[in-house]
Amino acid sequence: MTPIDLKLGTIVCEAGAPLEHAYFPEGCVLSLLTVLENGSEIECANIGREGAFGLFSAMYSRVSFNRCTVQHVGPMSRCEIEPLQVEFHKSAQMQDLFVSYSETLMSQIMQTVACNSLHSVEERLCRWLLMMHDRAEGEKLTYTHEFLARIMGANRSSVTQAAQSLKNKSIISYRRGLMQVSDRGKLETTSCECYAIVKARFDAFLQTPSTVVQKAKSRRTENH
Amino acid sequence: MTPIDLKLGTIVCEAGAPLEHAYFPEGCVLSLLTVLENGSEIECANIGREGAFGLFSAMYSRVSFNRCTVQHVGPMSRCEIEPLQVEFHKSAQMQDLFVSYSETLMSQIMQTVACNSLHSVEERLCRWLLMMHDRAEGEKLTYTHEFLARIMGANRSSVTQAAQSLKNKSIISYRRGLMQVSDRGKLETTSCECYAIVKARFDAFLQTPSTVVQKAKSRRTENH
DNA sequence: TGTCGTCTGTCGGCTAGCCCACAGAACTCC
DNA sequence: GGAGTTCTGTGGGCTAGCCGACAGACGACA
Repeated sequence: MTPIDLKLGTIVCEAGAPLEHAYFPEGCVLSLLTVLENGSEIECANIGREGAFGLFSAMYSRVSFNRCTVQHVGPMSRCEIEPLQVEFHKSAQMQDLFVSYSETLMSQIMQTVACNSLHSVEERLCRWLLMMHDRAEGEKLTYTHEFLARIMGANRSSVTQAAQSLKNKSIISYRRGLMQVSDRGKLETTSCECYAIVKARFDAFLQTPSTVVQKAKSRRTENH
Repeated sequence: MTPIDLKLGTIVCEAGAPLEHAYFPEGCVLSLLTVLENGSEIECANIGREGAFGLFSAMYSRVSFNRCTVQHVGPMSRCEIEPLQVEFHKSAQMQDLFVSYSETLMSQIMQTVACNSLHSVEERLCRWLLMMHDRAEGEKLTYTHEFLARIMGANRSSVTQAAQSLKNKSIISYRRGLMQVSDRGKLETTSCECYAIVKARFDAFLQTPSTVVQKAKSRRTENH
């Protein structure tokens, strides 16, 4: 594991580019984006200290189908994929962790499919701010409306309107390139359901890995 | 592996319900849906003979986060999850397959995030028809506009308009509850890019499993 | 302190798609 | 062949959000 320090907005891996490492955020937040032919991009999931980027992509195809960027600066390590792969094949615990993380990450992405299709820009902005508020741990969120619009797949002026609406309700405050949550409770009630659902699944994932591994072990011994 | 015969529209597993089996379509098509609080549902991915449902969900949490329904009738088998799990821990080949299938399925879902957010109903209808046309292998597609609207997260009258537009261009024909592709080529050019991208990834996945396993094997022996 | 680049506020026009409703057509079942 | 159900066609009203544009405000930098 080598520490790696990347700036805000850095492209960790471009869509379609080769990938030789897996990245483990330890305080930073990565963003997984789908890039379309016309150049627009849209966020599908983000990855904080609970997860990793490159586990799936790097393992066999050695290519990332999606762009991955740094969305919040913080400590992060990376590791070459070969040794990880060797460990993966040796360790039942890693296999179990891998499967349950796959499941959780996939459920986040599937929730995003529904959210982006069916919820309003204001609701989605709340959800996004909550996710980042959790992961940035009170630090300031240095994002422009332009940036938010890009990753939410929305129009910049729609984002400005949503932000104004939240500011008028005293839920957030912001100025040029900076947003701050002032009323976390109200932010949660104004957000769509998607935040709470995904949060609960990640909490469950984080609480249970050892249990999962235990259960898996005992199940294996029963079966032999 | 036990053959199982389910009718069109059957809910294989409800969102949040316990899951004791993995399902392997051998001609049928399953649909993975996210269900929201207000009852609306939206398709995130579909699974044909190339894949399986329940690999992730059943393996540890024993709960499916998403609804899974039968979207096209055909042969399918299922298998209890315990023996599958035991095999998974024993076989490096299964682990490799699992990882590369995870990656491919996840990329389908991530493409859908972008597609649903940024492409028109008509483009998305084309994409969906192409996917089903591939998997139903020439059989008739017995779907109502109402049904399509639900799973696409669109309005029924919007779907009707899109279908009319395609009919006027002689790309498809349809009547009450039945759709047929008349001009596959034009359907592909009228569709958004998402169909071709996802198709290419699944083709790559299907062509390479043995190669993948070989590479993985040789890499392991090198490392020991 | 002035300059300059970037970000936000706002406007107007516009369109896709939502929502509801109803009529007529098609199919099913008796 | 008739009755009843379900599906499609179509209408109108409406809204969210797109799109482009521009001015003013902010902040960085010299």
